Amino acid sequence: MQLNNTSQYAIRILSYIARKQDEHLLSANELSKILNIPYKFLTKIMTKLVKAEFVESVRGRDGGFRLKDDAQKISVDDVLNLFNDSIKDEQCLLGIGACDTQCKCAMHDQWMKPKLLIQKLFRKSSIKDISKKGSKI
Amino acid sequence: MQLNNTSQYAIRILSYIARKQDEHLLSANELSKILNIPYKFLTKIMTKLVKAEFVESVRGRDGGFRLKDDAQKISVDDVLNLFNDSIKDEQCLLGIGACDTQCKCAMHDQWMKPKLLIQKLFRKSSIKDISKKGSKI
DNA sequence: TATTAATTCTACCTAAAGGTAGTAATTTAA
DNA sequence: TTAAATTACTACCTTTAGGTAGAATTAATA
Repeated sequence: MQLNNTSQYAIRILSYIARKQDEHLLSANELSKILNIPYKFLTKIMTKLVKAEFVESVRGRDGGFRLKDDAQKISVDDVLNLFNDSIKDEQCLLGIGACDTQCKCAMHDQWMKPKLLIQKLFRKSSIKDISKKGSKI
Repeated sequence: MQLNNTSQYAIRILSYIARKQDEHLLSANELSKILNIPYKFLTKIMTKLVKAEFVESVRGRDGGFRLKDDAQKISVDDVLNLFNDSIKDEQCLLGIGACDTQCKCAMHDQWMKPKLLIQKLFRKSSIKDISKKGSKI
């Protein structure tokens, strides 16, 4: 019951870029070292973030990454979606197909409240919100 | 962001046994067919449930499984723990080691509320609670 | 223009989750 | 006492997540 490794990395990467990008472009090398993410795995994730247009890349010497849009416009949920890690509306805690009010699994009712809270949290939290200083990276 | 397959199966199995066990012992064959869980995988899970003393088994012809203790005494969280799928107190949403009030990840504060709700849900829900009729199995 | 520091691409490797196969052991009942 | 129905055990297979390697491409600058 937790986020997968890749989406954890992705959120931390975007959050760090949002925090630092006014100072300079962020290279894969810097991101890898500071965030303690294996370099080659990080570049793989960066490629996905570029293709999804969350970040844009500048190639060549002195290149690096920056956010494509305003950090306020990217939600945590957007990122989780890219890595198939978002909580879908029809998600059933016990994995028995689609749960709804008519036909529910044994934990449907109790699960609704935390599920909605989490969905809301992910949807309302922007990369900007979580990039504020003063927290671990 | 969801329970792993094995713990979903385990909860459904225990819940079904709790619902039916007064009628007869439940064989792996019946459980597999009704719950739509691959037979060989199910027997593997049953072995763990037996070793963890959630259920006891009767071998030989006409054998099967029944709960070892009162279904009220087994919580969903107990089951999740067996399959390393419970949410630990120190669990950090972004996977940066231990998060606490002194040294937090960027989502620590917002994550606390849903996390506590889920922990409470898992800890307070007994197998008996979720075995009541009228829901999908 | 050559060097260097960067991203990108393709392909592969490893570990863990999920699932399968075959056989041994146990018990009941015909 | 033997056949059938059951759980238990050991070993393996498959898929996916996580991670690595190496070479190609790009662009700044000396």
